[in-house]
Amino acid sequence: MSQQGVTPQSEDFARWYTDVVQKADLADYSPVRGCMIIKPYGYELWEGVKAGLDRRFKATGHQNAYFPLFIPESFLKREAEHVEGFSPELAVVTIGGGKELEEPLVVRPTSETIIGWAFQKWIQSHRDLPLLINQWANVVRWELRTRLFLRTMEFLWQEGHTAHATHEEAEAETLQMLGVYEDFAVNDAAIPVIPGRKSDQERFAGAVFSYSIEAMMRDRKALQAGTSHDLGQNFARAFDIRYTDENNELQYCWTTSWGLSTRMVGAIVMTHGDDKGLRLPPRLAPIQVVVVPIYRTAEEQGPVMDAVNRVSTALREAGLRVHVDARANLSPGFKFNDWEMRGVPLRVEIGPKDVANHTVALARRDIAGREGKQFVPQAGLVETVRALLDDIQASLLRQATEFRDQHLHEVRSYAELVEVVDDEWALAWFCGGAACEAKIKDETQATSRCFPLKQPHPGESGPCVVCGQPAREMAYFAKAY
RNA sequence: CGGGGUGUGGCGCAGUUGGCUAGCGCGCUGCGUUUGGGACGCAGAGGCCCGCGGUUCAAGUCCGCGCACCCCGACCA
Repeated sequence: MSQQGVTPQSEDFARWYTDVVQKADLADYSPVRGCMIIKPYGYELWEGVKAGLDRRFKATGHQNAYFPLFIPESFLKREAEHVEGFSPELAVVTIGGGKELEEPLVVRPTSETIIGWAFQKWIQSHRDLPLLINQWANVVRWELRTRLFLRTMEFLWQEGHTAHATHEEAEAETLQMLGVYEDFAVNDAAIPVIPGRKSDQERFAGAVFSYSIEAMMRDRKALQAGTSHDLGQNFARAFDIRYTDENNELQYCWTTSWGLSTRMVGAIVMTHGDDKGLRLPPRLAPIQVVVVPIYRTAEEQGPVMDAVNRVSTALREAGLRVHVDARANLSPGFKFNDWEMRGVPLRVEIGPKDVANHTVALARRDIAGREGKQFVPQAGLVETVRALLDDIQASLLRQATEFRDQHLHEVRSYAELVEVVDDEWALAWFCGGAACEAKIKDETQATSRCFPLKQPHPGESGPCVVCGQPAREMAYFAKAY
């Protein structure tokens, strides 16, 4: 009978994900392989992400700008490691206006080079620093295996690019923005993340140090949800970004870049979702409260709709995002399931009994079944709903944190690591060497996720879990998206 | 790029040893009855059976060649 549900997570997590993304109307496939259409409901979720980040970027002194989609091919080649990293996944325009171009144009896979070129023009003196720029844009990377939101050939993101007078300032910026991502993920998206430094193998092409926030999905795989890079002077030297210091001497700038993409939408889906579908954190949910009217007869309809309108207006005026589901041809039961699948945090039901009793029924999405349902007075509903939404936000973060902590294990031997990493995350002493990392990857498919900034045993050291050489830091290992 | 699979109304599928007007479920349209956890009746609409070429009295079905997509192994926010 019920063919409208999604494949249960326990049965097939990958299918659950594609089911829920499509059935909840977040996104659709496109006629171009590997690209996606972001539907209004999915785009509103992304707009929530944008708003939360943009506010934080402005608060830390950054300004938005826009740089071109097309980048001269030669720009990419100026930074050796950068080209090498990106050339396999570039889309290149060779014909324009029916004529072969003198120099091919690369469709940006990221904008360090073209922004570096602009920075070189804009910066002359230490008085021009720091230069703190962000852009919201689409980028293209030619991917073979794609999945909606997680990896598509074209995706939306923001990329911050900054230039500083000293390495200390650039480092501080890199870590500050990692902190901004962490704050957003934890407080707005209710996703507990681990901020850390990437190993050399996992570093961004052209960076000195890369940092990331790592999140655990419900299938226990890791997802890099945002990255921040200390670019040293690599791009400053490649693009001649120099300034005159207080002593009238020419110095190369120190630059950073940091990005977070529509992948975050996938992270939200896979962190909170359950067998019934999405569960969206109230701060980001496009619809925070859905109101479902219930009535039998035309006589009941009038009073019920009056109450529905009164309640929904009051909630809207309180600044909440409210939707009234007045679809006449569908039963309430269908609507309950439909909105649960779409992840709306709180449902208000209003029927004849509620009209008579001056109550409404409230059902919270984070607690399944009858336990999540309660009848409350219409008087003071705005406050009740506000408090509940806060509680749901906190509850989702708590559930996700508990889930993650259950599946994190500190390991002392390679054998233990191999066993843990098959299905969970391992924390181990790690020298960071390429050979050690390659061995783990070959034998387990897991990679190092990061050296957490908050080390579990600060000041101590231990033998690398692979080679046994002394290691000063521990790293997380897991299979990753 | 190597191995496996699938192409039939919007979606999911069936279609016998080739045979008559190509079916089923969901969805869609109209009307009526319904509505507190996935309602029902009646009447409708919707198909170049992936493409091309063959075999045959006859092809969704058999043969050949393409094309597309999906799943699994090397790189990536």
